[in-house]
Amino acid sequence: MAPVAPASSLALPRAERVTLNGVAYDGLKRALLSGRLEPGAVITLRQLADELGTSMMPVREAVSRLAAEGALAVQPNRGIVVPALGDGDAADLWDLRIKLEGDASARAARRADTAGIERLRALCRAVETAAAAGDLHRVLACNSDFQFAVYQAAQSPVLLQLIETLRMRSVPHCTAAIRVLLADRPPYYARSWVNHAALVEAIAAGDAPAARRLKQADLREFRDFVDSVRKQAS
Amino acid sequence: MAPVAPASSLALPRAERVTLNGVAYDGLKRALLSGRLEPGAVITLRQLADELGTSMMPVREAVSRLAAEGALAVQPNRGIVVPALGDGDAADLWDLRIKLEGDASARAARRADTAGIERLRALCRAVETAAAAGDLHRVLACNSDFQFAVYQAAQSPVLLQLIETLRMRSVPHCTAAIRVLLADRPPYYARSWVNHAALVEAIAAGDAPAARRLKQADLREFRDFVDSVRKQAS
DNA sequence: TATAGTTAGCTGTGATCACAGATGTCAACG
DNA sequence: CGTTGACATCTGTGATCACAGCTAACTATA
Repeated sequence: MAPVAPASSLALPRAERVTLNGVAYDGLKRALLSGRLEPGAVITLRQLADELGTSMMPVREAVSRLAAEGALAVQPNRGIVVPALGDGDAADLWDLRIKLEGDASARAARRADTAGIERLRALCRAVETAAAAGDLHRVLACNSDFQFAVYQAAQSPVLLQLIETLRMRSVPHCTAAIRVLLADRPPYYARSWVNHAALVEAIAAGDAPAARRLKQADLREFRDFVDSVRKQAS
Repeated sequence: MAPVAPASSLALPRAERVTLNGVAYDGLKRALLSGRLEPGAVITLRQLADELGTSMMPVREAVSRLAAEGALAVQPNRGIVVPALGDGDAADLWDLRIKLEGDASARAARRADTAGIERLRALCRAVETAAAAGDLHRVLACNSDFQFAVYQAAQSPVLLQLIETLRMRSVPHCTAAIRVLLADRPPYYARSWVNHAALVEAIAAGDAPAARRLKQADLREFRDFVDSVRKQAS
């Protein structure tokens, strides 16, 4: 027993050690989720290791982890590649994303606390101001943050992890369409930002069915846009 | 160009190289899915490496992969542990399992081919004969094979992978209850096998809603059994 | 005897080296 | 000129070694 009472119990946050392995994993994960890696892009363990300034070892484990989740594919003696999705896999991914991200939105409406809702409102405003300024790159970044904030508000780590896994596989499949979005600025997509505001209000009001419906409609619209761009390109 | 036509195109199955890394991964995965590893069990990289007769390296990557999926947890200098689920995570896992495994069952009813249905019937009979013989260990093994055969019949690799991930985290949480099942043989669980037959018939008939309903009822029953055993133990 | 300080033995993490296999280049041969 | 062969190069895979950190047992002290 300590002779004195623990100094206000301190509540120190676990002091989690940073590991190069984890740094490499997070970096690759962010690159995938933000659309910086396109399907077919080949990368190399040694190249990534040089980029991080470490040896090949931490990168290996990070790549192995991503490969286990299907986000990357290692080809025995030919490098690491971001897998291109077949039509079947792409459809499956969209179906599951629509289902699970809809679930997460509905769940957020049921379980979000006031801090989470405030955070959502702030991120929603950030998206709107970026859109007003015409900075589409920042719109996309804030938009991604906003969406994950919704899923975090659902307070289900398991569900959040599944959504991240699905997105890591799905986002590269959408990069070509996003590039078209940045270049041509089709008029339809401006509506998406007002959809976000409606989603936030549904969550704040605790209206789970509306939150699910709004998120799923948004996702289906985006899916159709991606598919139309891909069809046009082929 | 080859001087002769490719001999009936061969369709060689990619000649996939076996890698010690993959062997270790599959072994650990099977151990988790079959319930041979319980929460709190600590294992060691060197111990696993000795068991496989290899160096520590392949085991490291396999463990990293499982850790990325949440099936194992590495503690910096204290070994690898099968994580014990908190109440919240356990409830989340059950909800997602009920949802996704129900989806997969419904999808199997829609997309199963005759070969898949025949395989399901055979595995269902295998469960019944094992149950008639009183060999509960074999019942559990055949039961697991049967369930995964259903999910494979859904013909969605993405969905199958998600279900495997969820199960790897969920099964260790159920081992204590399964041990009770093997020892006490409570009467209720005999009904589960006839439920299986009904599920197969629903799939064969293409009745997706019925397939979903049967699978979800089965899972909820099992969840309640596991929870009752855990509550009784504490 | 009880407690604090120390040390020895584990652990995972990271680096470095060695190796088999696939690829693409280039020269020699038809 | 077209084809085939060998070779240099680069890939991931696996092994071995070195190291920092945490545990737990042990010892010396009050």
